[in-house]
Amino acid sequence: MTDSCLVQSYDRIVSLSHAEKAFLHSLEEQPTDFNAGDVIAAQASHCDQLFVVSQGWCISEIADDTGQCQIIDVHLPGDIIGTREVAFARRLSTLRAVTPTTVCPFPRRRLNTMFRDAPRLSGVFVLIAMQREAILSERIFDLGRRDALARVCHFLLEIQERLKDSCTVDGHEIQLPLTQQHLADTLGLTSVHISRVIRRLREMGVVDIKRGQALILDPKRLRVLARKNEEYLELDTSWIEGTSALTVSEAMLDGFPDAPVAEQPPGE
Amino acid sequence: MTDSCLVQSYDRIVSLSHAEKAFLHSLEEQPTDFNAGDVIAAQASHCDQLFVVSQGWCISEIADDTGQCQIIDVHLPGDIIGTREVAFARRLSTLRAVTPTTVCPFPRRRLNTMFRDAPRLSGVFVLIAMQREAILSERIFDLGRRDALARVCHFLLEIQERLKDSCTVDGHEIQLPLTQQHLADTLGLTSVHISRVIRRLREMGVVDIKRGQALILDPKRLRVLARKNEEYLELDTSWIEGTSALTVSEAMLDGFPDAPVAEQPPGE
DNA sequence: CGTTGCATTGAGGCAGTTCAATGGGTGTGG
DNA sequence: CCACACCCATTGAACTGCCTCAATGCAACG
Repeated sequence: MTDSCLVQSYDRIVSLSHAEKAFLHSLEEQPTDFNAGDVIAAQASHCDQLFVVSQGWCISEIADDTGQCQIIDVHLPGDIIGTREVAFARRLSTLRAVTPTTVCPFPRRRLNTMFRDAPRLSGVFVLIAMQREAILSERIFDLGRRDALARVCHFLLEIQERLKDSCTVDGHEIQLPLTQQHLADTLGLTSVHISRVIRRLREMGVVDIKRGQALILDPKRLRVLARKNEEYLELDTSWIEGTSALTVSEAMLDGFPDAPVAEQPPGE
Repeated sequence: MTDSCLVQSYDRIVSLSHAEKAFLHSLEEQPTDFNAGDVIAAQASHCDQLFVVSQGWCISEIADDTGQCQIIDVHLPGDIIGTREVAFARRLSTLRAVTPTTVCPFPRRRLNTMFRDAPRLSGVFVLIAMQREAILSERIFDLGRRDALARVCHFLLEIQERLKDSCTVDGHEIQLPLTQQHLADTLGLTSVHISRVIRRLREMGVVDIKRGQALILDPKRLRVLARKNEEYLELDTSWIEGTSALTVSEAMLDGFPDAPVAEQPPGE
């Protein structure tokens, strides 16, 4: 069995033991497919589940009664989503597929297993959550203090960075299956204005943004326009420690007797 | 010893054992005082510490090279701050005291102790982190899709809610030690415009916002103006489980031999 | 009693919105 | 294979919410 995006992204942070991989794999046992545009989980609905994104792009969006829509977060393969909701009884946001998507739901109670038996995974889970919090913080800076041009540029760089973490990314080409409306709803603008900004960026010879992909023509200029001020954001995982000699207990895989333990190669 | 804000806020979520309280107390052993306006930890500086706020208000702000400033988060007593930074080598934001403040720094390595020995606290830690993520998400909706009037109203309601969790709050009076510049930097506006909005709210008889406190005159109207769409956000802590019969081990209090274990009353 | 920091108010400007029309690509059914 | 529908992107014109700049007020404090 090849490792999933989820396992890969955790493994990149701390080298995972056999048992830890088995636990993560056990979260991806219920793959479910959705079409582009489908609602995976609706705002205000009862939430007891988290999801692992196996394939495709999803978004979390918040809408109010006037129909105003704001995209809070874009989710790529390997992300665990719905974490924002674990604290609450009902969903704060709608989870929606942007492309054809495969997600794997799992009940939030399973996190207890992780907290109890896999302290190192708890650490990585928190670390990734905090990385996401940092991204949200940058988005807040964006919305509060950057103009439209900088927001678009900055968003492209963010996506490029994140794609590097989750999949392959060709140097100057960024896959971008979002419509201009999606971009507008993410960046707090209107699609009309997004269109004008994109035109300007094309005329300036900085990036060529099309539906489906963005072509970076002048990376250096793009960074300047984005007013990116967090170059120093290298991940620091050095402080995470814990027993890596975790054994696979029954308890750890409770409710998932078919967890792919047996299919794992013996060594690491 | 009376319980600190931190212990109280955790204890409200799950009823804490003796040992769990001892661990939380051990995070508050190095109280340090700051004056209003002091930088507690500077953006881009090396970060290996988290802080518990014991008294006073602090903010996290991000600035860029042009001097633009955006406040990401307001921190009240009982909050653990700096969590956003645990994933990184350098700080994303500046931590600054708004009022005279007492904070207690502790090294992030101590979190490993929690992950290893206190799974239930790990759960609550994550739960509180996700609650904070929900607040950031609401702020993103604010900045992206609400006008200045709604932002101010919404912010007041958020603070009122959070003060209820951390301290006492008189029904129609909210303590608010922020300047109009702080409000502007939080809500992505200018202080000039904040001043106009506040005047309008006063003339409308909705709230009277002064330096130091806000007086809510018409709570119902305030909610309408805030376009608050998350009434359903009750906390749900039911899924958190774990061994509450945790014992106090040496390891758990490592480096803090004087943890107030002995001072705790025996029973719960 | 001047200084300092914050709040208030006015006048003018602009980034981004709203409304509305047009174009272009893609899939579908006749 | 064409015709139609649909969705998305593009463009223009007029408008507006908020900003910028700048002056004034006002309270606290040494």
